[in-house]
Amino acid sequence: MLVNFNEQAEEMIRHTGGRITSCRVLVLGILLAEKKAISHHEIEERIGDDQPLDRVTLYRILEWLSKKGLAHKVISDDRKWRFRTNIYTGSHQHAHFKCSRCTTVICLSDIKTEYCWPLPPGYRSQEVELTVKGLCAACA
Amino acid sequence: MLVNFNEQAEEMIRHTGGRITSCRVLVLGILLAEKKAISHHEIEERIGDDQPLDRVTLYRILEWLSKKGLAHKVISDDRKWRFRTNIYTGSHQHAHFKCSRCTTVICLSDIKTEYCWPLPPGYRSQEVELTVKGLCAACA
DNA sequence: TAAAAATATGCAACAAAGTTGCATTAATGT
DNA sequence: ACATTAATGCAACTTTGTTGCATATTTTTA
Ligand SMILES: [Mn+2]
Ligand SMILES: [Mn+2]
Ligand SMILES: [Zn+2]
Ligand SMILES: [Zn+2]
Repeated sequence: MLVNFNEQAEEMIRHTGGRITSCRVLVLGILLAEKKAISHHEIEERIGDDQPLDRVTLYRILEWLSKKGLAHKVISDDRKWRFRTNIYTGSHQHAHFKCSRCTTVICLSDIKTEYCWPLPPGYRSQEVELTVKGLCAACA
Repeated sequence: MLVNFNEQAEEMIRHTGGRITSCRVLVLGILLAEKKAISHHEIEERIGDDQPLDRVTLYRILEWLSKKGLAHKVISDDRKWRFRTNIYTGSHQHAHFKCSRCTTVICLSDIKTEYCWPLPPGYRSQEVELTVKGLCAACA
């Protein structure tokens, strides 16, 4: 199963025209295997000690995946970035949910945030961040 | 004018039953004089060197003001907390706007976030964070 | 109004998350 | 296989926020 994710990751990376490196395949493979948005730290946990990957490299890979549209970054109140592959959510803007007990973050792909919010005169909207916080099904 | 803010600050603090200290009055006075949410760093700037105030004390005062309902914390994508007094916005949940050029953050008191967002089965909402990002009137 | 009690403040040291510069290594095109 | 280009690893750093504890300030009480 993980092999399939890695093959898929490799194919996705190839499609961008960027270099196919073992680190990128590893990280994107991990993201593809997840149903939720995961943090830098969680990715490191899943990597384990077999294939050590420098913190900085991981930051750069995640940044690169975001830039290429293969993943997106989710910002949260705990000052941790989380990442989720775009293949399930599309790249449109959507809301997120964060469980205040287990800190799980999921994409609420159905809640699109492109709605035109009323702003003071002269203000222009570019992007919207909407996070619902509460308890997930497992914690409620 | 600043004197008035300080008097008002003192009165607000007295009303909570907490101790009226010069540090608390100073910080709340600064918040009262602001039309936007300001960061820890911005508060320190406004204090200047006359009345030095320890970083840690400032953190604790802002936390205390929030707990007492005199101010609220605004979370943002730059990992900085910003604070705004509650007297203009009320303490209800509302959206915020962050200018992506000058980083100004304002409260959008008219946009209440208590709307019942559709969540997956079993999920429960407690709090909603909604930030519109774009250009403010001065930067647009 | 002076001492006692309760609470706030300052300082030092720390922690977590992310950034930068640069030398080394690996991937790709020829 | 070699040259070129881009990715990686490492060390040092920055920013933002936290913790523990001694000292100072408020408030209460006598
Ligand atoms: Mn998402
Ligand atoms: Mn606000
Ligand atoms: Zn949960
Ligand atoms: Zn602006």
